[in-house]
Amino acid sequence: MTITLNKRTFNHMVELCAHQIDIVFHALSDATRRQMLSELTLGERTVGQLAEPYDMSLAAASKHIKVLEGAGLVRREIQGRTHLCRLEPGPLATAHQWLGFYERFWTDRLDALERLLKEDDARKAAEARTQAKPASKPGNEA
Amino acid sequence: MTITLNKRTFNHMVELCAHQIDIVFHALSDATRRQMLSELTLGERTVGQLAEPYDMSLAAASKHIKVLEGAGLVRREIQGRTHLCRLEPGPLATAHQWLGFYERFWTDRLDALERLLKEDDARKAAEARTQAKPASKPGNEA
DNA sequence: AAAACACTAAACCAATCGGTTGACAATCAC
DNA sequence: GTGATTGTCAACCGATTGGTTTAGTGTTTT
Repeated sequence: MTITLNKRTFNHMVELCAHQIDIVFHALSDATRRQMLSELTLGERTVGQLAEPYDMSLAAASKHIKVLEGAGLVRREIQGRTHLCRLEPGPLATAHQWLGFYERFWTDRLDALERLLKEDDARKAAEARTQAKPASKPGNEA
Repeated sequence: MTITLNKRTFNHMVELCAHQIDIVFHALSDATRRQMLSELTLGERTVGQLAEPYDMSLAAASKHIKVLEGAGLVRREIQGRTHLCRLEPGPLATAHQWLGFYERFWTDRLDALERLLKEDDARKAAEARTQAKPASKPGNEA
């Protein structure tokens, strides 16, 4: 079961040639572009609308959009003189899956943390008990 | 219990200012570095061990590792003259969560696809039926 | 003490990145 | 047609990236 999932993820890792994952992660590594994506979450936007919030030239914003398009994260539909952009979530799903491969590591880590905290609680409780009734049950210590 | 865990992760997302997400995604945007991470999945590795598979100078690989370290994805423990590296999955969890925000978009997309396929099947089944018994139920066509 | 080892630091290089400006192309509105 | 609007393209700029090489630091081995 989990083996199948891992294989699937592994295949994704291999099949989608690494270079395209490079491109997707690189597209996501810029805050402006991530904000644009989140704006596209709310619906289609023209290039001008996407560019408007930013203190940069339209040409610069247009380049950002082209990067997103190149990563397959955005599709553009030209309507007359305006270009309508929409979110294309496929590559995001791929990246999410890629990261999902590492999920067991952080969950393991959190599990370990939880275990430590529990042990710590138990130790402190035991300490409190020995403080209250000293030398009553000298078994589990150290 | 689980609420505590989520808050912790959520704090990560908020506390980690966008610039740090920039850094994490940038670190992930290079195939060499991603391979190094996957190698660290199998256990601790020295810098030399991590560098060995690649056709580049040790100094170049060392720089890659420093990028991973800067992103918080790797922690280094200096033992004598060797540096032991281990995977630090926290930032990966953050990135995974960040992408998870967009999950509904690709699942919606897949749902829509599934619906279309189902409709298509139904249409084809109907076609087959009208082929077998022509002019039997001339209701739902076009 | 000397030599080998594991690794970083620094200087350098070509390529890319994110931004600019100015010119251009296409469309809409009058 | 004229003029505004929407957007790209091309050239340029400084900063960063990924790589190199050479030198240097500290540790282990002998």
